Amino acid sequence: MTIEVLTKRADFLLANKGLRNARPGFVLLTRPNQGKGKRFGITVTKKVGNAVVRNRMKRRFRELLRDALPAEGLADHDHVLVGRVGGIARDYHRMRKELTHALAAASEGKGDRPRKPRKPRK
RNA sequence: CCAGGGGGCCGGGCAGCCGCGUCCUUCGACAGGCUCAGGAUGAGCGGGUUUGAAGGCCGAGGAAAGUCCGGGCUCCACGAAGCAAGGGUGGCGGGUAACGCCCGCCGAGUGAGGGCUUUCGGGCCUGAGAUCAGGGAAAGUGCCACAGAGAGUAUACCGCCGAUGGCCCCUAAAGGGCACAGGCAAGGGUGAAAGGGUGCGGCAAGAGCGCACCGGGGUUCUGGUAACAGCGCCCGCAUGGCAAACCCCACCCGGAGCAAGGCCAAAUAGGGGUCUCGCGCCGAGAGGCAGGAGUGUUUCGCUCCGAGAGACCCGGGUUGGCUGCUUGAGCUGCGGAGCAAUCCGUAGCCUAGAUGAAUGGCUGCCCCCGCAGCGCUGGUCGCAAGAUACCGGUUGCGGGACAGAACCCGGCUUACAGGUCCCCUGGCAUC
RNA sequence: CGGGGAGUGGCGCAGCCUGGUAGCGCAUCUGUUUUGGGAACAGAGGGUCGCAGGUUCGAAUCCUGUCUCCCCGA
Repeated sequence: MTIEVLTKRADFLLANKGLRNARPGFVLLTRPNQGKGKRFGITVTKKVGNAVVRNRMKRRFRELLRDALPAEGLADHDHVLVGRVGGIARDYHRMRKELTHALAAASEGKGDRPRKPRKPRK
């Protein structure tokens, strides 16, 4: 079974309305997607660092998801990892365990307080 | 060997497990297509925005960065040249596809260091290197605040003089005084800058007024492709600074950018407008007539057809794919020309093409650096306890920069741990 | 890829084109007034002009490089 990659901006915006599980290195967003299979996406903003730092973080996240999703991922859900500054130098194996716990929490329906929709500033 | 300065090159290596991307090979699956045969359907050809497996090759940088210049390439516009506007560049020569880049030379100020001298404040000479937006200021316009008498047609506040003329004193004459006329620009003072500098002469006092040297301007000749340099001669020489103020001179520049541009698929309207060309006949056109087809109640009537194509614009739809896309002012070696930048010849090589964007994740060993009441140990020092600036081994922990191709090149600029090589100047030691 | 704009006291802005004195409003502090506060009035303090070079006698201003932020077009 193949795992698809999210490419549309709209998918990311929808995932933002799902469950949030924050860890020191990342934020995991999960949301059911009406039977489209396991999908994942990665968001690393410019605030995290320059291009080298951002690319390296995305590669490490891909490696994490490649290892974790087949066994621990939620079926028919979109998974989005959002990079945080703490994830730059964090140990890989430690983040791997944190991802396991975050996925377990998400499968039980637990999550952090959902973020308020951002108001358009005048 | 050390110190200072300048420049070039490299910018971690090896291995294991798991993984990513392009391309190639092999074996498969599958949609649509064509041909043949045909009852369902089958066989063959050929093939891909589909897809699986195995194997193989290759896979970020010196700045890939900033996007500051110059090109290639593509489309658009346009007779050429020139002019105008706007922008850019600016010593000379060379290199280059081109440049605001590079090399060499010239000039300017600067100047590590060295030598000589000294009244120890300094003075003189030499001078590697780096730096320079380095055309024009007697083409013109403008500006130079404050201070100052005067700031660009120079000026006269303090000051100096007052020879000559004037007035006064004393007079035989000589002389003395005043600072009125007038002369001067040396000194003081202001300033960033005061209309060449130093010295001697000269003078009433002064002044390029005269002379010597330095500086400056002009010019003959010589050397050099040239910028320019040198020698001689002439001019006593008012004619600052700013052009990164306007400007003048010389030279250069059409515009947009790979989301350029081309092709395919899908999708909606089977849209509207303008213009051009065309149409069997008429008409600017709408349309009418001829003609054709169908039909019926058949000398006639009804319906339909009876010319479209191209360009641009508006509206609507699409946010998919292929191509451009990596062989190029290419890289490496050798030989040659040149002081050099660079060029020429020759042999070999093919060396990233992603697109929510590949080139990674984890680990071990080696290398370099730092830290460990000297951690342990051998030197070293100390009688010893011990000490540890220095040298060697070893253990543990930590660290190894700046930074990610996006059409492609040539530069510039900026960031950068560490390593390595070369050149220049000087010092010390040895031969 | 292309284009435009901004950076000046704590905050919001002038000054820049045409170079010599950095100014305005709000805020802060002090005083007067008031029983006290507010308001009003009078006065005071506070600025590396984003950073680094250069041109100039002199730079917030001119030139070059650089950093950060914002906006627009394809």
